[in-house]
Amino acid sequence: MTTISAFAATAALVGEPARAGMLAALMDGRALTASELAAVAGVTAATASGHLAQLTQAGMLAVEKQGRHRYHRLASPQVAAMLESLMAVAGGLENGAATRRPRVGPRDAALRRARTCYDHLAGEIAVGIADSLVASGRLDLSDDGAALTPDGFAFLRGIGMTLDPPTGPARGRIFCRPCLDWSERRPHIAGAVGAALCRWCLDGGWVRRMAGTRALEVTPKGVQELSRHFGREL
Amino acid sequence: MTTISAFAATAALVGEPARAGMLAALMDGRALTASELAAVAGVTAATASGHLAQLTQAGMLAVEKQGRHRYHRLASPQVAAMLESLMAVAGGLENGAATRRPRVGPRDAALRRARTCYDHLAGEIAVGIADSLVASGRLDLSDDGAALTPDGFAFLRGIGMTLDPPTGPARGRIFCRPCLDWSERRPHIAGAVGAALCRWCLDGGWVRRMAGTRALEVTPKGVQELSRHFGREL
DNA sequence: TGGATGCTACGGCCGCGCCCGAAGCATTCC
DNA sequence: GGAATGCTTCGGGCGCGGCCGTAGCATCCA
Repeated sequence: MTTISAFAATAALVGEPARAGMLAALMDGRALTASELAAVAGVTAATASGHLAQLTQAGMLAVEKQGRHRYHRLASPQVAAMLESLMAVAGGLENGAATRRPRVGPRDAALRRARTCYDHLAGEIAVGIADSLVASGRLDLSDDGAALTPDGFAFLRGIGMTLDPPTGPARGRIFCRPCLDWSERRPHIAGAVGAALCRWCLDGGWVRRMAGTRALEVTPKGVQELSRHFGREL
Repeated sequence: MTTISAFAATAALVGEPARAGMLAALMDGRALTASELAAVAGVTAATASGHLAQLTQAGMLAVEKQGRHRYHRLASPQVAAMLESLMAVAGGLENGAATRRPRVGPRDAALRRARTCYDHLAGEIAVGIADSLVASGRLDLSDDGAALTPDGFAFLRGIGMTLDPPTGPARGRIFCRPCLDWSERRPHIAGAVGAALCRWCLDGGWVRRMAGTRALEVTPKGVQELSRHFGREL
């Protein structure tokens, strides 16, 4: 059956350390040049070029040429979601029974604290925000789905977030997607609401991207603002 | 970074034709013996045994030994969701711009019509049911999430489906998960509601599993019942 | 108790695909 | 114009990992 070979080919494309490294690096949602990706993957430009061609041809990456640079980014949220679910399964194993304690370097600590996950937030911070919204009746959350209550919608708008009103048949609610946090093993908020939340944090200067990693740094102002809106346990 | 290598290893495990074939076969949610899996993958028992050991060790499969047989099944809905998202991405490419028409064998036609997708229904039938529920205001559906309305909950119970009442903070609604149908390229219903729907169809005898494939056959009685409840375009 | 059958462990073969260096094209800067 | 930078294509080397046959261990059926 032809569909199975496409299935295997897709997974194989991701299951190669160099390519996996590139894809993981692109999971922060930004576009990177071929040379930057070569560096993160630890291969030469020649090798990276081949890998990037394959990923692009397979429709996982989109390329934009700008001068003598070529910027590569994930082709769609769908691809990001696929990578995310792979990470969740991979993370599950690692924390599983038989395996040894995960490495705990300083960089890993920052990653567990706060990071981007494609277009939304992840890590302790993100899980904490979701918990706070659930506790105050502003978010409904289950394994299968999540939605802002009308209350939650008003609240997030009130603190300055840009959110489109709910459209279509889902009147009164605005759906978002739960995303299993691979370090916390509990869901945080993804989808349109998650993306808006992330933009709000970055635009307001509550968090800042750290160089060379997906980790985020929470600014002093951010600590203040976030604990004001979402409770002090952040 | 250690988490990247786990990520790549997980994908690599899936990205090998024989293992991919086994996993795809298990996507119908049932448990199969090692020999059956060897057959579907087209390898000898010895080879299959090695693959199955790897998948089990990685936590993707759960094994249950019964007499001299060993039954293998997907370890969790999370693993199924991961495979599903890979299929969605793989399917997207295949229907993509540059590629040639997908193979249209008789078996593929049956698969497109109706099949199981882990624990729920997929194919034209499943997409049609979802459309019908949305049109009658019984289901809210978006890219980010889905939920039965109170109306929809009552309706499905009314036609004999077994559904747990909504729990937790999501009062009045019961979440389900949208799942992108790889043949129709539109969402159908997954999650707890999808599983209940699938059980209802099987238990009532509206659909029947076909031997050696994930395809489902709609019985004459099923045609009648389904079009009565969900409209004649099914 | 002997002989099926289902599955697993071991050894050796072989091929796919990753990797790099070098050379070639495009673009930008001086 | 020439030189530097970013990226791609080509050819050849080599190692990892899948495959099978055989042998060995469990389990079930006479």
